Amino acid sequence: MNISKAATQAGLTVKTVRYYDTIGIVCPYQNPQTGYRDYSERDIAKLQFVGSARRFNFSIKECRDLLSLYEDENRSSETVKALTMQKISDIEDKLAELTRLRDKLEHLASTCHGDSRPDCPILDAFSANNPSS
Amino acid sequence: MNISKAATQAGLTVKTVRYYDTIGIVCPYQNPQTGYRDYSERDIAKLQFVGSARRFNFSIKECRDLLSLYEDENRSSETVKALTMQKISDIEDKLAELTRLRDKLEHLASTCHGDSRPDCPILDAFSANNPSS
DNA sequence: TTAAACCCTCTGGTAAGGGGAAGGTAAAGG
DNA sequence: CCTTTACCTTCCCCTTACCAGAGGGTTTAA
Repeated sequence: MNISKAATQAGLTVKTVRYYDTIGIVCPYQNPQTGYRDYSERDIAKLQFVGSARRFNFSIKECRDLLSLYEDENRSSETVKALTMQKISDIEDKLAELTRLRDKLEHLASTCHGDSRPDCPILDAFSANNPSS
Repeated sequence: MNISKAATQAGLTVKTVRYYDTIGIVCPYQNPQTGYRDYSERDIAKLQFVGSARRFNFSIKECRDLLSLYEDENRSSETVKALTMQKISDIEDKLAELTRLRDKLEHLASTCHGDSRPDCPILDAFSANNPSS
């Protein structure tokens, strides 16, 4: 299968699929005469797998780890679950951080009258001396 | 004031402060003999301002816009408020996306027994044919 | 046969700096 | 006054996960 069909099947762009080859994630057979890549069904499955994991916010490095587990017939599910639980924890940290951020900005916006007068509590807050505020 | 003291005052690293000079955010006087940067009180205030805005998740581009508003004595607060409301909206989109992601992963983790048996619903979900799932 | 629609590699770019090398300068101690 | 140490400078490469486009070869359909 050529690269554009492989990309379509996996829900990725051609550029991305080619990139995954260059970094050694999914390396298909490559015709030595034309240089064209030829993706097998197994390659497609791996592309879909990586695509899904990426959509679940796993990094390329983590995808690499997951992929080796995916390909290992003797793998245990505890490793995968641990990786997933860690990822959930990461996401929750990020959620908490973003929530705090939104609340601060909302507070600032609510105290800003938003008209044409020059004084503005938002800019005042940004220019406060204390970096932690 | 030398760059390391300026950085400390603003709660930034020296690398970051130097970077802000090279991209034209805060450009201090630079001694033509030694090449040493010399930060004025006004420069420090600008660094603190940009540092705060960055901590509020504003991009460098947005910081540039905010900074020109900050420096403009005749600015109106409506522009600043609009920028802030947009930023709040961006953050809320991100919150929703991350929440969906966490829920999906939690669902997967809850159905995974996490022992040494080789079958694993998480990997199964990642290898599903449907990229939208 | 030829033109469109593919494919390839290679270079350079993105955001926002971090790391470290090579070399000049300033401040403090003896 | 001299030396050591702590700073400062520029320069270049590294990071993540690709995207854009140039220049050129190949395949396919009319």
